[in-house]
Amino acid sequence: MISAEHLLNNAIKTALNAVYNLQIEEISLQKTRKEFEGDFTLVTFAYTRDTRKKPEEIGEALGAYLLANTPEIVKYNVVKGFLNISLSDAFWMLFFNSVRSSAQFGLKPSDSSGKTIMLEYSSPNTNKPLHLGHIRNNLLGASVAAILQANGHKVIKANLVNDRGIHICKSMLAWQRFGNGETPQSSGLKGDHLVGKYYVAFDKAYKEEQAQLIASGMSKEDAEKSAPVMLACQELLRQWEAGNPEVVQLWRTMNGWVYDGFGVTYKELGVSFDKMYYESNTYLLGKELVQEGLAKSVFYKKENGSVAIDLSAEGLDEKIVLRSDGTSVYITQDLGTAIERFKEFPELNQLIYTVGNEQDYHFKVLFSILQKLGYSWASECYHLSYGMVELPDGKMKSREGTVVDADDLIKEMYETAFLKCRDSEKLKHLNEAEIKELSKMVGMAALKYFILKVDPKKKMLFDPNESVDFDGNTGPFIQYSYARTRSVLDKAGMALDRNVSITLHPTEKELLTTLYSFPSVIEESGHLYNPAIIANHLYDVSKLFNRFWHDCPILKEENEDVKLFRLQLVNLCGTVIANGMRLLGIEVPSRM
RNA sequence: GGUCCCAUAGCUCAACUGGAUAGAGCAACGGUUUUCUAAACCGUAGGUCGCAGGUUCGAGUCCUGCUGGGACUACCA
Repeated sequence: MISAEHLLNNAIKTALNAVYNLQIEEISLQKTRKEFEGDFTLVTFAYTRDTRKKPEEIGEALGAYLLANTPEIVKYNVVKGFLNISLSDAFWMLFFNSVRSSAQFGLKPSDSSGKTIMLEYSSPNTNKPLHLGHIRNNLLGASVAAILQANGHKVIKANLVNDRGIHICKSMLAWQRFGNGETPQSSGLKGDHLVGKYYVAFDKAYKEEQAQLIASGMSKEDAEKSAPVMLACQELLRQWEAGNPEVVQLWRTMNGWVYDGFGVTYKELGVSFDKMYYESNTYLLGKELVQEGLAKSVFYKKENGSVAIDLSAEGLDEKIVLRSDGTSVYITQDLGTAIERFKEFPELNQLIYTVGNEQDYHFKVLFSILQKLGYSWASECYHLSYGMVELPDGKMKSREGTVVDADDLIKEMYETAFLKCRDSEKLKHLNEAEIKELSKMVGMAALKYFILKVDPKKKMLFDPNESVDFDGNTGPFIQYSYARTRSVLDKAGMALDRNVSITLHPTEKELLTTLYSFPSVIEESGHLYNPAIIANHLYDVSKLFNRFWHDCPILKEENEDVKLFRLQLVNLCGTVIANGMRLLGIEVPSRM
């Protein structure tokens, strides 16, 4: 069937032509605000210049023409420069009947018209456990991947693990010195937490040595450079790079602990990856590229032998891409891995990096260099930049211990949800295992929705002293709405596959028109890489559904057609909520 | 010093990308259950959209300046 927007677009174009002899390409329509009567609104201010008429006059003239010539339009009203147009219930019923039994409503199957997109997210360091900032990264990446798939694209979810470097050696060194052979098994600690403990231990020892050196008259800078543990740590990194078997073995063992730990957290968060990359394999990439760049005169050699690029024309600075000793810097390997990925997947159309906005500058530089090197796909690289999660007293800092640990937070969410489920009268008939399963679903929904409902670009605040809500604009509220849909449909126990056409109650109409826009909401959220748009829409749907529940009796309704329609409407609400929540990575329960 | 981001109700967030009287939730106060799930619904109260200009039919949204906060600006990763 033809969409409402398309129908109105054509009708309004024709009307403008007929009444004012105007040819307009783009008509901008918006949903009518709920204080006014109507479904869609045309802003007529835009045409005052061309027609030399007053906005009210244009509204009246267009409205009258549309009413006379478009059967689907049954009413209009003009308020100042706004022409509010109402479509017939018959039109809405036609739309409703065309989608009401589609379980895939709003989701596009992946087909040849879709792109192939690699989306990188998570990308943890293997020296400490995950915290709330990583949770935002993981939830955002997983959700955007699902949303892009729902828009018909093929998505390769990639995780580039930062598994080598000086920071990893810090944990290793501290474990060698203070560990006494401690393992996850012997300590009962989750692997990533055990390794994190030694990362902190290193920092403590390092700080103590610095303090001693400063006390003996050394400058702060020199103390940082010459503290024995730091020197030992750098030696450990050299040994690793030289392939010293003992060091490599320790590195393997400790990273293994961390992967086991991360695996547990990833599972709780419900995130997964199609492709794992490890920096230990990729950190040397990009060196040949430097030669290529020199040959193309994109890079230049400085007097001291280092290689750089001048980006001052783009408002960026000079950037070193190779040190004077011939070793690469971080951006060198980023350049290398990007190129490697397009080689590995020739069908790749787009490469998305889910990384915090503190690296905005880095990605500007990276993409700019790729562009200058002449890679045509450089313009298809995108930095999915998100804001930091802040605590009431500022940013989280691992070293200062001001972090909200991911595992602790998840556990806390489960516990809060468990108490709520256990105390609920409605859930008395469930056994312990069922309550636990439901608590996990609800607790995780509260956490995920809390994170994803905020525009990714914006920084967000988390107060550890205030628990995440379960009432109001929350994940559990939307889950509850879904459980209500299941409950009434189960009780009704009747077949829904008959088309009816009824006169709509205002609440039914509002709910129906909101459900109508679900597919375009998914498109928009995909276009903007923004799950919050879906989250907010699901909240609107749920809120309206609950008002409908209150205003419109379903099983008690005596008119069979109306009753059937209401059940079908409930069913479509359930579909929209379930499909939308899946895109946020949130499961929906059939009872709660 | 330079570049970029942010500032909306007591708190956490919206505002369909320039449209109508800036909306929700939490917290506060009041009401709704012999009727499909009260994790719900309805109501009251709460605003100089950081400040000052500008652009135009129209600005929370765009441009300039200012104030306040943050990030980045390594031959670190």
